[in-house]
Amino acid sequence: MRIGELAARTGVSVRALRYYEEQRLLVPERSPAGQRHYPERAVDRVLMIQELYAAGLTSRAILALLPCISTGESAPGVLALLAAERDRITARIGELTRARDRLDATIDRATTALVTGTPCAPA
Amino acid sequence: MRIGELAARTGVSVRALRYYEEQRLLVPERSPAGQRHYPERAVDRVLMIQELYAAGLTSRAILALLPCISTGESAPGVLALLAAERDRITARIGELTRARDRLDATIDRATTALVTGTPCAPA
DNA sequence: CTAAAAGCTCACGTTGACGTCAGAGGCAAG
DNA sequence: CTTGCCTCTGACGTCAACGTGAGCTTTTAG
Repeated sequence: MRIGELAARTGVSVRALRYYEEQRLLVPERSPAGQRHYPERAVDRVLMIQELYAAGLTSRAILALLPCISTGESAPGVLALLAAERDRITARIGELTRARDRLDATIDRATTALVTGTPCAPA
Repeated sequence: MRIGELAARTGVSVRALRYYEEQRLLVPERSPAGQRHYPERAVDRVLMIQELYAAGLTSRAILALLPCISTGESAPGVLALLAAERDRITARIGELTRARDRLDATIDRATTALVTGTPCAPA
């Protein structure tokens, strides 16, 4: 399929797909006239890339991990990379959870203040 | 205290502290010669700001939330903002958790592949 | 065959939270 | 007094993942 269809089917922009190619995350075939042609599996690959981006990985990290993820195989160094990224994500989840708990506490206090009629002077 | 000490005690850069002032997150007093002077409570405030940044909030959001958080009081609109940010964080945690689970599965498969001696051809 | 729609390649713009450098001034110690 | 560290104010640089527009070619629909 061509780039427009892939974009439509994955929900990412045409520009993003070209950017992925620039980063060598997704290198399509070319028609004689120079147009990009993607195989069906490109759809899943794009979705995977999006998920990894959403997890906060950089293009470089994704580039290192993609062959491993798509084939289920691994070079030793890549396995360590995978584990490192997973640990980073776990740590990040912890950060976010703590921040959310703090926000929750603040919301509770603020709600209580409202109910008890405590005045407020917003900045 | 002056800016250098606050930076050392909070672990953020001098540049970052000046940036916080630019964003009106932390506005210090000035000595007659123009040097910034921070009170003790600035330490906690900086740590709080860092935590909110780490949670993915923007300067604008933090600016809106800080008076509420530090005083425990709230304007009605701010309460909604707080809830919205909390929901954003919760959604983000979900994303990260899914991505991590996928990475875990990949790690398992890769480890198994290693153990069973499946060959690997990294890109 | 023609015109619209889709693709192509540069290449600069954007956003956020700072980093970094330049040049000048303040401040306690010897 | 001067040495040396800290601080000041601009103001430009950075990085990542694209957005956006120009100007041109390819493909498709009628």
